[in-house]
Amino acid sequence: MPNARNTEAVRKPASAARPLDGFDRKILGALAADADLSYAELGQRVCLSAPAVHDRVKKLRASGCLRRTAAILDGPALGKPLLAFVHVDSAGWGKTQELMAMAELPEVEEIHCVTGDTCMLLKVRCASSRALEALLARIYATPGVKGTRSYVVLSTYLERTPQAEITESLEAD
Amino acid sequence: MPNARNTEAVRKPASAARPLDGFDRKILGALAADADLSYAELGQRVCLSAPAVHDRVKKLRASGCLRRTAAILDGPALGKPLLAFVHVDSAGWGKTQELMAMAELPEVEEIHCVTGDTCMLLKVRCASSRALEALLARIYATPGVKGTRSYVVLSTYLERTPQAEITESLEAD
DNA sequence: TCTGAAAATATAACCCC
DNA sequence: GGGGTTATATTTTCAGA
Repeated sequence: MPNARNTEAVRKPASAARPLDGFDRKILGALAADADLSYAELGQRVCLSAPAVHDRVKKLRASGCLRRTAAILDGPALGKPLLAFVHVDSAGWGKTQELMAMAELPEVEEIHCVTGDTCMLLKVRCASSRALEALLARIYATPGVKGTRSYVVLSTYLERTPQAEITESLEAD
Repeated sequence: MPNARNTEAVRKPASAARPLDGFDRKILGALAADADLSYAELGQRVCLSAPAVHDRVKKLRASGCLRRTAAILDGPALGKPLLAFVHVDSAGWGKTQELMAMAELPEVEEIHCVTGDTCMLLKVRCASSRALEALLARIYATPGVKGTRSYVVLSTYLERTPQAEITESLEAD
């Protein structure tokens, strides 16, 4: 499913909530599992012609449902076998500023602001426990950070990207 | 970067830790950001010919560094605006069995077994708070589950797949 | 690893429902 | 509006060196 560039899929309002039908959902499901499918193969799976699925994919891109397509790399094979979730407690709500600079570090994969007994939640993937220690030291050095709690992953049973449901999803609240 | 099928990239030992050079890392970095790049474009970026990068990508697939390529879907656009992390405490270590059945639910994106004051960590994406409630009810109904703590994401500042570092990574512990 | 040619693919144009 | 068929332009991909 190559080359969005040639297809000039420019960004649209994105909130223009395109209603997804069964075809769209099947297409998204298939591409979420394997973005290398050719339009011919994709068309066969969802019972549509290649140009038809091509057109739909283009629209799904424009509407924002299909954000991009990415190569999924293997952490351990890349030399980063240590996955961890780090809860960060900060005085006040220093959500912006220096903590956002962590986004530049390749070890940091996710940064969320959450409810609950903590403020920030980070997903990080490191080469070693020493590398994690260095990362935590850097977090602690950030002004406003009161403390952290780390949850080191022992084994991962499931790790995937957002899924498109085949059936219509229940209406949102 | 289409069609791994035609390239017969069958699974190899994967622990055969292929040493990645600068070219490999740049290729992986580019493909992690956009898997739709043509080999010609990719080659230009890393200063290699198209067949050369093609060959490297094939080897990176075979070695397990490049696991697959996926369409990254947008949760909110798909009708699932509610992201949350759920900590699950269980009596003993009921890591297997019924909890693994949660992997079938499209709302559940990640299941990890972690160290710290909790046993399991789930990343879930739901349509509404009601849907999250239903999910939690299901978790509670699982034998051995003592309790859960949920961290609802208010805003996400970074969310990406594992990154390949441009520079050689420090040796593992 | 590069150069050039082959086969397969994406994609546009057009017609139909 | 959306889908199908044909035709063209890229692209992948296999030779060869």
